[in-house]
Amino acid sequence: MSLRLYDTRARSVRPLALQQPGRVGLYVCGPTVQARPHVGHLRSAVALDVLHRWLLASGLQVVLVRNVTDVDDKIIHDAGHDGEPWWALATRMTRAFTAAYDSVQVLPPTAEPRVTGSIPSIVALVERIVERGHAYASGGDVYLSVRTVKGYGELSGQELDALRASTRAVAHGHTGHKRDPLDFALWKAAKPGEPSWPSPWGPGRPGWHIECSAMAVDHLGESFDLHAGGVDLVFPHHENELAQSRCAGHGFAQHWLHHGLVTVAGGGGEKMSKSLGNSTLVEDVLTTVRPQVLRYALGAAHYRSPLEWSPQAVADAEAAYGRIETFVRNATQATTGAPAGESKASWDEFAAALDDDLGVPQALAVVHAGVRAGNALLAAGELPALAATLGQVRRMLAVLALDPVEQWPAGSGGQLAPVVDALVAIAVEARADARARKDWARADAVRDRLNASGIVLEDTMVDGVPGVRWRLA
RNA sequence: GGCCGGGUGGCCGAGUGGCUUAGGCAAGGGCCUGCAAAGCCCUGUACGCGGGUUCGAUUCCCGCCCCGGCCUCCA
Repeated sequence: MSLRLYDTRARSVRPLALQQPGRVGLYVCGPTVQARPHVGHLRSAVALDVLHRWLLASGLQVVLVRNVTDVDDKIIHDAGHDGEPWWALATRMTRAFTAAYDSVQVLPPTAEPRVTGSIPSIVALVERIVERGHAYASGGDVYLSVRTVKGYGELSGQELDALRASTRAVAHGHTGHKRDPLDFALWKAAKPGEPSWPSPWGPGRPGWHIECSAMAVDHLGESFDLHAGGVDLVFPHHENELAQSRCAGHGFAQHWLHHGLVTVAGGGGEKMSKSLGNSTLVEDVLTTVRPQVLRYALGAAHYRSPLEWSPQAVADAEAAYGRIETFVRNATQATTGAPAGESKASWDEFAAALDDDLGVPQALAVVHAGVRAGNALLAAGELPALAATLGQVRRMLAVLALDPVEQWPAGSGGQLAPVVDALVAIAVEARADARARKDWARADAVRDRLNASGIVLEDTMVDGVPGVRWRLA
């Protein structure tokens, strides 16, 4: 295991240590299914999908758990407007998230537990924390006693007394009484009309953080390798998850990874967020942007960097990815049946870049270097070397889920391709005759007519031998 | 106010105590082409400001300015 990742708790890049050799347990904080996914949610999924795929490519067995928070204050609040029950809203939005993930080739998790399906585990975990003296019941609520937790704040670098000084740290809206304003709810008593489950403290539902502590341990064990999510979750969510899990006697996550957020161009760089009213929905983007280009746009930056979303960012991605697609298309056509020689693209450099805290930008630089070298080989007619280079470039692209051949095959019409090929060949012959007579007007007319039909002709010169290839515009 | 993270060439975006100082886009020049398309080559010498350490700092340290995240729901 040569992968090194930034660990939020250590505040440095350190090797990802595995509890069981060859197997990695990874927990990802999934969405609260309250509204349809926006670009920021998808950036999260894409960044972590690259991690997932790189772990797989490294030969590991990956157990990826990504939860769905399908009951919480906002879902309850937002549902009911059109008579839609909260659980119907949650189900509808869960499907919207799944569709968004699928649209950009995010691999599914190994398990996708829902809060509503994990209530017994959650209740048992809260009981355990109470028994161990770190939580107390009050008015049907159960609160974690933060002052009893050794090392509280070490994940996010917070100091208890500094938090206490903040006037905004005092939560509200609870029915019970907190002994300390910093204490947070593990279990919330149901108010009239709210969904609830029976518990030793009366009917209620889980507090915000407890579900992840329960579901992670359910699937990955009391101590597991890696926990990931957005930087906006570091405090209080992950800090509290860690605190309550320790109170239960669990080792919990050994490594914490947080990715940057999507910011909005023109918004002063502020993050994209539903509550800020500046979000761009995935489904809207996909009406004008190809999904593979969206994937490139969201995945090309380093995962810890903020990512500015703008029309320019999409255009940049289209240009950069288009260059890759052009190479793969041209090289694939040219090397059909060619023996493989020596690659000019370096898998080792690519792997080293990803091993170093998922250095996708450097890895893409290696891909682009391979594309440039490949294009030169294509022009020189060095087909064996080109075939090998193409193979390596595609192997790299596959890790990023950007291989134009396997992962993003050209849409419909696949069966028609040979037919079109034959028809275009007739036109190409006619144009070749005209060119032989130096009848440029006639030759250009043929090309223009094909162009009008959406077919672009490109003359080639491979090692002194002229040829013609075509593609759809 | 506190805690994190960041300010790199026209734009996006890596990285580094000095070495041939990523990559993409855009720009200029050249090559190839009847023209075009695609492609190849070359060019641009950047690291917020002020100190300090050092033979040498964009890279380390200190201060300052600016931006973002978190401290309230959030990927």
